[in-house]
Amino acid sequence: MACGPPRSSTCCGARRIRPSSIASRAASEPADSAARATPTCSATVAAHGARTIAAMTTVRVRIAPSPTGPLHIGTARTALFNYLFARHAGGTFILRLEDTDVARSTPEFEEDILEHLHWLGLEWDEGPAAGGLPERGAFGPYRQMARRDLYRAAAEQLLAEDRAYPCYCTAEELDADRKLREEAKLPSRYSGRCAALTPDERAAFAAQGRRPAIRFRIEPGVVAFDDMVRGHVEIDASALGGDLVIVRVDGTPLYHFGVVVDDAAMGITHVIRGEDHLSNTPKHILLFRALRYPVPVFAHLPLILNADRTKMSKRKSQTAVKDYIAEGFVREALVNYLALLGWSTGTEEEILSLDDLVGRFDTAAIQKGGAIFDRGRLEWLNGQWIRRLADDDLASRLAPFLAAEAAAGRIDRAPSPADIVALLPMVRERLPVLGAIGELVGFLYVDDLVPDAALLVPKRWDAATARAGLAVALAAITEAGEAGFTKDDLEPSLRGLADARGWKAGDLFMAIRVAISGRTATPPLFESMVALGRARTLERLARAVAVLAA
RNA sequence: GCCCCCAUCGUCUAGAGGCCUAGGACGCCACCCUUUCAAGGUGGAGAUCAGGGGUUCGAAUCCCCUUGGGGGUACCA
Repeated sequence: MACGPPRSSTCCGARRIRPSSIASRAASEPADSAARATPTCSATVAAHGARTIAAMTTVRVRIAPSPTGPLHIGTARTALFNYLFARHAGGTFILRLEDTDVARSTPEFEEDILEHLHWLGLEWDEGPAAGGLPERGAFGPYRQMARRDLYRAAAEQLLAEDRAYPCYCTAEELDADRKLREEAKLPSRYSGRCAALTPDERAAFAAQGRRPAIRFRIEPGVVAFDDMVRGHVEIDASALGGDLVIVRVDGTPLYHFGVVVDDAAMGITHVIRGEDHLSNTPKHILLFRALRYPVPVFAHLPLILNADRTKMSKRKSQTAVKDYIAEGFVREALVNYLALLGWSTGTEEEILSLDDLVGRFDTAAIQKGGAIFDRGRLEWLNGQWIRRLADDDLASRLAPFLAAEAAAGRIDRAPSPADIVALLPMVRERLPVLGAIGELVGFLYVDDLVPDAALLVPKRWDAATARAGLAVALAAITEAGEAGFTKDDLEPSLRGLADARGWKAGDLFMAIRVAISGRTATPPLFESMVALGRARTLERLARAVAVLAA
């Protein structure tokens, strides 16, 4: 990450802050000072003066998914950006599971997330035990539910310093408060009912058997920070909704609390996440400060949007990575597409591998506005990547889709690996997704094919002509024998047949195409016939003649 | 409601005050290639840079306002 043009930012008035310089500040400065959260022009000096420090400070970033659903396209994109940032900087990419929503978290979702991040090639340097592999990293455990002691200690510290207090309000009371403020058209905010309870009052609640949640005191003031994507952001603490619950009655931490305790404990230097967290960032900064932790640098990524420009959701879009995999999108295309959603190289390159992306990644070029997920463009990229894969690689990726076709009964048998490789020249350019393979070549692997009589008759022909055409083709192929049954012999022979009778070759070919495949759109005809085999080709031609005779 | 963020072809984007008559890609249309379908090639339509004010000799680019959109506002993450 060199200083200076073309893509590095300036300091004062710049919307982008050099990540490495801030990294050194965040990681090396002791807690406290408001200046830490609001780097100003003095950062220029720090930035240049601290280059050696910045160079020595290892970037540590994380992806912190919540196992409350399968891996989401948005989570994958955030993971990718963190991965690219870490790898580009020679830093560490960490995976942490935020499983404190006990009601919605499941081991199955956890597995889905891990498996598919791995599938995308986003290997983490530190993370939980998974898939039979042991936990990696010196900052574990990497599951929040296994880190409860840390949250408890942090909460106790805040309690002891009166930065937080026990709150005995019930859900009903809170709901009633909320409703009241809503009706009065007031901004929602905690009433502060428990903020100034005396020890006696607390004891009284406890005696009633009421157990408290813990609330963090939001002190008045303006919280400011310099976002790597958005520049300087200021939010008045009065807009934060009042004192914040950080620990539930059941003792589990809430997101805003766990994320801060863990990011600090894990030495996270840069928090790269979706823009949906931007408004909550002041809460995190206030907690970092109250706990005397260094504040990391933030980068809020633009959201991925549904077609109607709302935040991409399961309701309106296909969001599970596994569903894209099931359709036959390849990892290279998904990674390539996701990287270019909200970021660009500044060049006209479009086809980029994960390694290419690592080399070119630069947070200064991250887009600020949200981006609609464009499936058409993804498909185009997928086709590009499919065309670039090596034969064996593509064949082995295709195999499961063919096996699935067989399992579903759409074909009677799946081709061997060698057969699939042989198919490649005629299918490679016809696959927007791997899952299209069944439609494309399925006719080669069905035993009983009866073509539709109407399809057998080309537009310019009538049924009698079609029948005659197929019959002469059948005769010619029979006569040519096994030796003449090659792509190069078949074409001139059949073309000659058509010419001799004054038919358009294309019409004859179409009739044959439908006869052998049942379809009007197929891979190239003569290659298809060879793939089908002479015996079955003849059999199907005979069958078609019979169909037209009926 | 309140707070925050955002704004260049339908979509993803290039653009760092003169290289902009706004470039590329996807999609769309036409033509070429061609046995169908693709792929590929060539060309085309498509953005008064959301609108209005400034600043400047000069603004897509800087500032302000308006409008529009989005996000946040939980004992969800």
